[in-house]
Amino acid sequence: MAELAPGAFHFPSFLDAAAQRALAEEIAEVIAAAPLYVSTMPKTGAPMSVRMTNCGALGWISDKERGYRYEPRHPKTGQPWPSIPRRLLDIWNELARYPKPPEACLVNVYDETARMGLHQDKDEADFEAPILSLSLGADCRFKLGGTRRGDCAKAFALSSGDALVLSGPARMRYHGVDRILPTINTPLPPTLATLGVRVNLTLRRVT
DNA sequence: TAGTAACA
DNA sequence: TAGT
Repeated sequence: MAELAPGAFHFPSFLDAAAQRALAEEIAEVIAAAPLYVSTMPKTGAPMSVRMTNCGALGWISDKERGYRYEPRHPKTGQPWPSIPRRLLDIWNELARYPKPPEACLVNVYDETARMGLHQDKDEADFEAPILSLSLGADCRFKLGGTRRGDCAKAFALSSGDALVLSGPARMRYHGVDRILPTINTPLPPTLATLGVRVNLTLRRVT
C-alpha cells in the first residue's frame, strides 16, 4: 500500500488473478442486466468516450438536459440497477472502513481510445465517505491532482487488480484517466473483452 | 506534452 | 465543465 497524498491510498494488485476473474464475471452479469450507455455533458450534450452502467441503489448518469446526477433507475431500460455483488461489499468493508455500505457502484468501460478528463466527484451529498476504485484489464495512466483544478497533478499507472481509495483530505482531489496504455498484461475475460479493454468500478456513498 | 483558454 |  502506498499513500500518494494524505488520505489517498494505492493498493497495487489488491485483487489476485482469481479474484479479478471472479469479479469480472460478476460485472459481465451486471452489464447483461443493465446495458452500457453513454453519458453526455450538461448543456453541450458532448458524449463521454467511456461507456458506463451501474449497480447499487443509485447510479451516476448525465445528460444534456439535466446534467450530472444519481438516479435509482437505468436511463434507457427504466429498470432499477442490479444489486452490488457481495464481493464488492466485502472489499468496501476492508478498504473504505466506513460504517455505511456503498449506495452506488459506477462501472466505467474504456476502449483503447477512451479517456476521462480531470474532475472531482462532487455529485454526492456525503463527502465524508471515501471513494473506492477498482481497476480491471488494461493499464491506464491515471492522474491525481489537488483540490483545485490548477493544482499540479501526479501521474501514475493503475493496473488490473489495483485498488485506489480517496478519503478524508483527498476525497475531493481532481482525478482522471489520461490514456489507456497499449500493453495489456491482464486481458479482460471474453465476455467483457468484446465491450472494451479496461473496466473501472467506483464505489460511493451518495446520500 | 503539460497547462491554459475558448467554446458550445 | 467527468466534453473538444
